[in-house]
Amino acid sequence: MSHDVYQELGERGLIYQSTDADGLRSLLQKSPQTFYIGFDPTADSLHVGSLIPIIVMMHLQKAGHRPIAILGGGTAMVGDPSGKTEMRLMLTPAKIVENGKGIAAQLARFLDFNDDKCRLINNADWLSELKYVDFLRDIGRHFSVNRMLTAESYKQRLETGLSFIEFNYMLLQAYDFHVLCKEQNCRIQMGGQDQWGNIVAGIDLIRRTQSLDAYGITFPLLTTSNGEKFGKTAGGAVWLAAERTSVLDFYQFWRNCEDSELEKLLNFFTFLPVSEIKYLAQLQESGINRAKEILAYEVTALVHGQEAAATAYKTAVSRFGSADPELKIETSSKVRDISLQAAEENLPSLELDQAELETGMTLVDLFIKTGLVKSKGQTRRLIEQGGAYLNDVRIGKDRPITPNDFKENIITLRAGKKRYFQVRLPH
RNA sequence: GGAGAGGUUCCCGAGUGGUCAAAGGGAACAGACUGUAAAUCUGUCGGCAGCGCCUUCGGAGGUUCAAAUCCUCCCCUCUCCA
Repeated sequence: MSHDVYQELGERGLIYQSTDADGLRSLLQKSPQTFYIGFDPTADSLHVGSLIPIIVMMHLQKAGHRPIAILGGGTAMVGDPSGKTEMRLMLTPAKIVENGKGIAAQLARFLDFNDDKCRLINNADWLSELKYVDFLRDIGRHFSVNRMLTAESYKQRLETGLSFIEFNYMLLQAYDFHVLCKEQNCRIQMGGQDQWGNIVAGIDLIRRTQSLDAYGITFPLLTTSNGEKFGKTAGGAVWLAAERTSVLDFYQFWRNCEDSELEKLLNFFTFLPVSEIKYLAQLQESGINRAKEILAYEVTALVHGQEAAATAYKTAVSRFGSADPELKIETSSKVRDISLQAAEENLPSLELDQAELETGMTLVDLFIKTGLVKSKGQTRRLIEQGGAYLNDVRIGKDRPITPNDFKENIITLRAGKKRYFQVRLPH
């Protein structure tokens, strides 16, 4: 294996911690390895927070390794206390299965599942059949409570309270690793920074039960510059499913990233060469905005496909202008090939039927219908504060919608500077 | 099981009979400034046909002209003891 993936992941800043770095590196160089990452089936779609694990899987799969995605169907019923200050809600088994399906479909867009090159496994397969006494005897005896209590994830929770069910989470995750090692010859586990304790516990367990060396890598935690959770915007989390977060909103999320985050985000979320990213990240003024366009295009293309990304890009450029109209900035990104000549608009939209219009719908009603705002009060506030626009004209006060408001059967609504929505009439 | 503390609007957190839709901070939203950034400043921030009504302070009852605030029961969390 010629390509040194470990090195590349490191250069991109994707490795926060790793066990036996040298050993792991040479292992990945020597032969194809099977590795796994767990995904929580807490929602039926993944959001941008899960993108890092996915991208790491992609990097490794490209390098010839075999990813296993573990759906935490069994562990989701227990609840991982890591990184949380409160006990989380438990999900019903049915809901977990349903969520798992949605996640599986999404993963298939990023990873090649053909010829067993990647697998998706639900840990409920083995966890739900565990016998308590057997488990305690075979697995539980390898864990020292004293040691567990020193784990950061538990330490925190000891302040506020930790239930026994959550306390067991570490054992279950360690057991996952143990099973995968045994049955799939999987020697490497990866996960978020907060998973370190759980991963290390698995490595220890494997050493004790199978006398094998296993390895772990954690990814850095993504936060905004003020330390908040990454991937939240006005509408809540930024999802990978287009039904939950429109492609344009998704694009805009990246386009509006903070300057200070740009280099990190390019490294994490795009496959552009590290050297190119260095160049892009040091650009100033409009250059930095071009770099953000590239970031937004690349990530959107990765998640929603090139065509949808190109459309989002064109829509954004037609609304806000291009940061580099003359294409002075060099990039290997395909965004360079997109012609802006035929810039078309493709805003999130919905169709309104004639009958509805005739019921005497007002602007406020329409804004709510688009989901741009949540309540009438909020809409009124928006209007009062001058943030509401109809066909790019600021609205002074609420009034009924008339057929004249439609231009070629289309009304363009806008909330604030950046959030657009189109309402169409059927023809 | 015993003793104590506590559960407040998205989060943290004040409020202990009317002046409470509920201080303050954070987040969020809008505006100004900018580069569709950050920082800063200003405004908003339960719902509604807008100074009036409705819903909200763990849950259910009760006292009172009036309750987040008092009483009863219940649920949950934490701390200490057993």
